[in-house]
Amino acid sequence: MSGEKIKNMEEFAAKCGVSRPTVSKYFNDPGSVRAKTRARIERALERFDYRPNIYAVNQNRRLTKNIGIVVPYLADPFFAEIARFLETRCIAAGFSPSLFSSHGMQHLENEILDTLRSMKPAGVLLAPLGRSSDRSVVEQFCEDVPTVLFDSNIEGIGDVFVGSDNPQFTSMMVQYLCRTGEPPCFFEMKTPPNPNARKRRQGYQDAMRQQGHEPHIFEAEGEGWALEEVGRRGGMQLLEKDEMPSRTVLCSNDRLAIGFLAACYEKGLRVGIEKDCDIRVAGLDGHPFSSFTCPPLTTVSHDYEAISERSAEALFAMIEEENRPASRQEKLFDGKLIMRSSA
Amino acid sequence: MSGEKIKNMEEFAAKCGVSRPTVSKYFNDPGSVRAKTRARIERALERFDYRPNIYAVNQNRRLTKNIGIVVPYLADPFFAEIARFLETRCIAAGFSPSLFSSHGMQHLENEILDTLRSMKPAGVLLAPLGRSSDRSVVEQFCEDVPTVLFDSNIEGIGDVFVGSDNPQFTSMMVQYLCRTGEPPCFFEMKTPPNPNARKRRQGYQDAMRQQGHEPHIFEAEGEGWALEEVGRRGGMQLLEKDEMPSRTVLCSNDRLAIGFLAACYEKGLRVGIEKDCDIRVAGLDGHPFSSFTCPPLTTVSHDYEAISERSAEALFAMIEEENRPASRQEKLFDGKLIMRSSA
DNA sequence: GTCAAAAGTTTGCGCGCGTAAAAAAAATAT
DNA sequence: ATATTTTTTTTACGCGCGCAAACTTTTGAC
Repeated sequence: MSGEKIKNMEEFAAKCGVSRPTVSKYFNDPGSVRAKTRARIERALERFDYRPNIYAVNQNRRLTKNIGIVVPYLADPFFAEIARFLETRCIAAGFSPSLFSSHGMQHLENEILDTLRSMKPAGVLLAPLGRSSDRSVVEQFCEDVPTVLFDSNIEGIGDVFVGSDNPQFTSMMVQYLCRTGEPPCFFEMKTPPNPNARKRRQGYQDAMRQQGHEPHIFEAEGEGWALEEVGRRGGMQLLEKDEMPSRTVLCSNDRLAIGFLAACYEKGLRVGIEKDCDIRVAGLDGHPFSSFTCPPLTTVSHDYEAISERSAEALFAMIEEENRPASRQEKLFDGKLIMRSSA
Repeated sequence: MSGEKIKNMEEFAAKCGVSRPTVSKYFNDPGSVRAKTRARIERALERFDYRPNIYAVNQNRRLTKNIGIVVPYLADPFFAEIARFLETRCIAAGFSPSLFSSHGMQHLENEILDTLRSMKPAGVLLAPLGRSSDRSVVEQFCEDVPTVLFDSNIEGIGDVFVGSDNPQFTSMMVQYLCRTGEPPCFFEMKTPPNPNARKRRQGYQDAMRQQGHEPHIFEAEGEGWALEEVGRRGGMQLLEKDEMPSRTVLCSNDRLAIGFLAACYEKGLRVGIEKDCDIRVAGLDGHPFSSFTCPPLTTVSHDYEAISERSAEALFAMIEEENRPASRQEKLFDGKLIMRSSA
């Protein structure tokens, strides 16, 4: 590596012994230049480590190679995990991902979309806030920029939606719980930040009735994304009232369940599937920490890899074809039942 | 909001009825134009919602308004939380933060620093991988770009380091554990990804000897950032051998402790400070989930806000003064003891 | 060796804005 | 009203590269 500093592509092209436009071609697609030329450039690249000015590049390209990744709440390991997958896929495909978190706030989501629009990205992978999204803003954005929605569906918005089949999640879990014990009651937030919650609740009700049982739903108070805390508080109230028709609780998601487990512990209840236990608790999501709770949490896990894989592929396809699908496409993945000792 | 699309600053300036350079001045500092002119521009801004092309802007500015935020592992809620603070501070100060995660991998950290360098950021807030960082790469980067290191210190690198006083953490916890029961043994990873671990271990040894006790250290096998799993596995081994000289365990960090708690549960041990418990377990970090473990985890918490606040302020100062501090500055914050029922 | 196709080069324009210098206009002071 | 300061406008150049058109060279097949 030489110490010399290369100012621009002109200078670098001179070092290579090729013309600037050829170097430009190389950076846009190394395969588009002859092998000998490529070798020359790459040898020079090792000696001088030059990188095209990203601002100059993006200013002139009709479409940048940027991809926006937006999640509603990055401090949730679930989204952190998905974001990691997506980032990796984008890089592998030769794009430059930019990661954003709305931190659960509408005005931040709006700002992010604004920033993103001005970045002229090739496409965007967006997990919207959902219930607290500004629908018209998201809608307008999706019209302007090729966008794949994931995790949270907003009906009619975006070209593609990729997510999990929430009714399948609850149905599978209800069946399992009934089969191995008693029918569960359902524990959820009264005003959940995520729209999947509604579908899970509906799925629970349907599954229960199908099995010939009466559904029972308990709603915890609380706003925002501090789901564990909401679960703990709500759990305490629920356990204190002691009017549960069933000693089996299906929580709307794992983070609520983690809070609920904390409440059970505080109340001195033994949680688990075994005979000598007081209560069974199950969650939904396959949260990264669900295997380290005490007891380990029985849950239905998202197919993280499939969701991120499919989201990325769908976006790449849209970008390559340079036009949006005629009709909105939805792809839902089944979850996998993970039986642990909590239920 | 008019439907008309503004192409560039020229057009927008025409709509305002002022010249383009004046509009440019406005965007660089709204206070630098006369009140009347500012009003004109802002009125037009409401009607046309124009935004300067970020690529064109950054190409010509000597220094961009971008700030890079790099963390070693975003799926760790600790870093997600810090990143959230930092992002907010940057935005409030008028900068554009870009968030990156090294995902625990050296080659990714190197790539990120490369990308960052080409973004010509005003400054960077960097929590390096630490033990697995490529020292020379990080060092070179810090020479090129104003950088504040946080969380993980790499001796002699960066203009400023902001972090926690690890010896104070362990010392405070050791004192507490001794005072309220028996002297703890120390549970850590044999090859921790984070350099803070070494200081904590040293702090443990010093504190124990100062209290007149012999330190006992147990090292769990395992590589990488799956700390809970390492803690669980190592915990199982430790508990099975049953050669612990003390029934009080201080874990090197909360994530290890969460894994250790899982191991205790699996072994049927009652964890807690109370008389009828089998074992006491404490952690270090104040992990966001530490209050939802069963039992809730006694720990020493980082002063998240102070660390992020100070990191951001230090960077902003460097940026404004346009020159680096003569000597490397270090600022360490004390942790806060959080007494819960696990120890 | 000839020739068409593929790859590379040259030339030159344009992107949208920062920025500097000089001139003009407006605000403030005298 | 005049002089002075501050603000704005005009003019002009440059940033680093994408991109297109026309031209030249190389490649590989016959």
